[in-house]
Amino acid sequence: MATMQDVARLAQVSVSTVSYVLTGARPISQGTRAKVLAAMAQLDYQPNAMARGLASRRSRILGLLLPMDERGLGATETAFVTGAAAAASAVGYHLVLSPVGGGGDLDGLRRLASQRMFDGVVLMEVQLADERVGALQQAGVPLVLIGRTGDTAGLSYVDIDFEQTVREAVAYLVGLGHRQIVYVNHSAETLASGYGPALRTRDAFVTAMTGHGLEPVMIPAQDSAAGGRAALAAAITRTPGLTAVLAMNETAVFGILGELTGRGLAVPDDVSVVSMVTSPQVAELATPALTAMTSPGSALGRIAVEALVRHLDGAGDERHQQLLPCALEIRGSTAAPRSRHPDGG
Amino acid sequence: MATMQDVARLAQVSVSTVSYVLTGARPISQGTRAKVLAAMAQLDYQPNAMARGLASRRSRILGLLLPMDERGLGATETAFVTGAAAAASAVGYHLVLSPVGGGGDLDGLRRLASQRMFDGVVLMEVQLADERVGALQQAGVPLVLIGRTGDTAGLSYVDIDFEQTVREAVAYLVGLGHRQIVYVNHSAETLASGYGPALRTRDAFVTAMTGHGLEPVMIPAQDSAAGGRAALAAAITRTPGLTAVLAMNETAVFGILGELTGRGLAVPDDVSVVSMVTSPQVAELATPALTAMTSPGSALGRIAVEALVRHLDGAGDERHQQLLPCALEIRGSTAAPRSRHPDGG
DNA sequence: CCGCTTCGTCGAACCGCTTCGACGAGCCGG
DNA sequence: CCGGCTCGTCGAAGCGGTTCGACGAAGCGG
Repeated sequence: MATMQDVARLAQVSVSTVSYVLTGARPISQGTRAKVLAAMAQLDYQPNAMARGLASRRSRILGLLLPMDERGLGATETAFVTGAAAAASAVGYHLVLSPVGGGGDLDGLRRLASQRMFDGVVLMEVQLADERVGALQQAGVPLVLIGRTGDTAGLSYVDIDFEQTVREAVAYLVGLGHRQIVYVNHSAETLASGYGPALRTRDAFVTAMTGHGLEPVMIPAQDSAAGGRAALAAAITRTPGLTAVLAMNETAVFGILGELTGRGLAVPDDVSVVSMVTSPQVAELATPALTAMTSPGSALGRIAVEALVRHLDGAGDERHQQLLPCALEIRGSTAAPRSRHPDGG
Repeated sequence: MATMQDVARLAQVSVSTVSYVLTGARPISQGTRAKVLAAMAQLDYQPNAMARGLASRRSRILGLLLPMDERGLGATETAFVTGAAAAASAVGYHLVLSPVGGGGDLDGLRRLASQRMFDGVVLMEVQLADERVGALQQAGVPLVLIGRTGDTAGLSYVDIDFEQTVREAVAYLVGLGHRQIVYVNHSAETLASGYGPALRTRDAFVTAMTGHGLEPVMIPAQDSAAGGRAALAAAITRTPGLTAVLAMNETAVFGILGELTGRGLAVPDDVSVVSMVTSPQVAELATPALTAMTSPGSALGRIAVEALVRHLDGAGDERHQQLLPCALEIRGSTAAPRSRHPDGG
């Protein structure tokens, strides 16, 4: 492991000159620069990350904080992570995957923040009221959220535009002629815990349906195929004439499809299904392939990291607040309802 | 940000004493220790990670190197990652997610290794002949593989026991009475690239089938639902009387199910399907739920990190080589073949 | 009672890099 | 021709810890 000293000695300059060649913090003449670069090449020199971090007080490490419960990450979250990692790598930063206990581990978070290992952090799975945000801000760590709290004043975040996504999905189904549309959300517990996407889409669904003069029916579902089956059963009991299901639950939607088939209801001829915030890969797994609101996926992670790095590198303290809608991708799980005219007769 | 100096001053001891209290490298008396701990608590002291890393030449950061191509991580890989992250966190290490270009980025790898940011690395998606292994070893970075190369001499690795997994899967199907079993593998390109799991399972399938006196038929498939459909079509052409499919392709298996249904073949009554190296979550998504060889998932990631940390903390240079089989979990996609007796009569 | 460990603590030398102040050398305008 | 700049470089002081050698005090066997 060659050090800067070695390079300086070989190039017959001082260490500070070598440092300036590397960082560009001060002008260096052509000739000197060439000598230094040659010496570096000859010694196969690589700057020591720790030393650089200590001296410059910039670790060039970003933290990606995500609660990791028992059942791991869904496809959507995984896309956030990979997008963030790729973006960080592209701008010369490292990305640490830091599993933080969802709940009471605030102290652990504070400790982490105080170790000054992270120049900044991306916080995932944000609740509407999330005490982690305050703790992090208080610790003085630059912060970008994927998702957002209820009050976003002074915060940087990237999130899915749930309102618009729901509006488009409902408009699409209504346009096909559907009138009895049931919304299958995450579980009641998830809703109660203040999980933003579940709550925002719930409200947006009410607004959208009411706007079309239709009755909004929402059914919660556990995040599992079995949960989807149960939810569909509940939905049919509640709304026997339903012709379309809008599902905000990547996992449950497969159970919904199964239960539909099991009851002799054809998709899409008897019942149409639209899956919200879903990746193409997952949508293609279903039979028929799911018409879905395609999640921005890795783009969210990428944008979050880019915003964070811009904040760190630039002196700016401007906030980055951005919402990305999901794009409607029509596949085989939707059609006009069988028993009505498309215009709703 | 309080420093060690501040703590030492408040506790009226020297910095080295504070350091010894923290690291336990030398004995400290009860009284002194108490004074120091009190001072730390009062100042809310947290050691600076960079400084500690520089002085001790141990960053307490592990790298998780994985090629990240366009389509992101599958459920199995995601489980590795989360398992590794949780394990690292549990033993006081950080885990950096480092996307390394699959192919020619060896120089980038070497550079990364020379920066001394990682105390050790876990390498994922290992090929049978993987030049990254040599590069890393040469750079002197402690290394554990998830997966393994062809020659594992002197290497530490954790991998799935593909041979046993295939043997069990085949034995199970044969036991049910199946005789015409087709193996759907990853794509031909993947096989050609030397991807270990694809090659090992291929060979194991041949061995297992031959051992039962049956003809081994393998069909490659793209990693997509469409690839699965195409593969099933090819399989039926090749083996019109097939009664069971063994699939080593989490994504394609959904296409296989779809195509089967599309052709009026019932699962499991007409054709049984077993999915290899599959997580319960994914298996439950299918209709019917997939009988699967359940992948060890996060356990692999955890074991890899634990082995690596043991190697780093202990002085030992013993190798850790471990194979974990997938466990057969019977769900709804398998049954005895319709047209024959269970004993194959 | 003496010399020798062992225990607990201190001071100082790093670890490898960044950054600040200083300074000689050219260059400019007046 | 001179004062004052800017340019390019150097030396040294950190950054915040770890670790080694030293050293006084206490404990011990002979």
